[in-house]
Amino acid sequence: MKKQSIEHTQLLVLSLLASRDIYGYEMIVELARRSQNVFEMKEGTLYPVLHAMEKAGTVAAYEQTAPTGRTRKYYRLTQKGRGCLADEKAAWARYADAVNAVLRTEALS
Amino acid sequence: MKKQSIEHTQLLVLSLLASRDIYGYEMIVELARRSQNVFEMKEGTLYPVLHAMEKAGTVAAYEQTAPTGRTRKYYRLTQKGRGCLADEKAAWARYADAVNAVLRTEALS
DNA sequence: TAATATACCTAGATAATCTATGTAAGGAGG
DNA sequence: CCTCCTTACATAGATTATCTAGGTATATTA
Repeated sequence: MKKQSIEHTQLLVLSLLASRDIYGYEMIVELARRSQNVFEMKEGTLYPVLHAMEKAGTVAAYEQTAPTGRTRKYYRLTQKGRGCLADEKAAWARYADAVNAVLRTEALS
Repeated sequence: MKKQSIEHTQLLVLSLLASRDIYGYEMIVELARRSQNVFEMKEGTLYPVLHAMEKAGTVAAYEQTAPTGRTRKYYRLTQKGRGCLADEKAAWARYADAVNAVLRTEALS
């Protein structure tokens, strides 16, 4: 039973919400689509993270009834969330650059 | 007290060992240097990982006395380790591409 | 009417990393 | 000589993130 390891859940969620308001279940589908199925986020991962982010004030939730008649819980990015997204994007870039720097030097020497 | 989050410890270790045999403490110094201090791996993280990798057969250890007189435990990459490195590099590329794909679409729409 | 997809949720297990600590030897400075 | 800092190894226990595995409920399809 190997772990899937998404790791940057919050960054990904904030990034999705930068485009438009979406609901939890849709995030899972969207992440899979945009990543060509590299990300298969589990509900057990996402929902607790969303609740924590709402509590932290980076996202805000509101309910809305879909044309199908089902109720969905949409999330939108707050101002604080926008700042957080910028920070996390920078941190990701820093981290990815660092990994690549180590991988590159491997080729030499 | 925030966690530092290195996350790809094993990939980084294997990558360092692709250049030459080094010892644990040196890995920490090297990772910091090559990553410009983005990585500050803790001994409590590294040593257990090294022992697990040795047990898994991706690295092999041997002791050697340094010119200073101190004994160091060097690690070298095994054949299996080389395969593992290739796999993990591919997985990292896949993962990084997926994150970047999600971040990119954020800019549009 | 049974199965599948949608849509939310949580408790507990697992895994990765960190904190904190310990041992021990060498070098530098007072 | 004594103290402190650096080097170099190591482990136990805490913390955190993610997953597994369940649960509820409605709508659609076979």
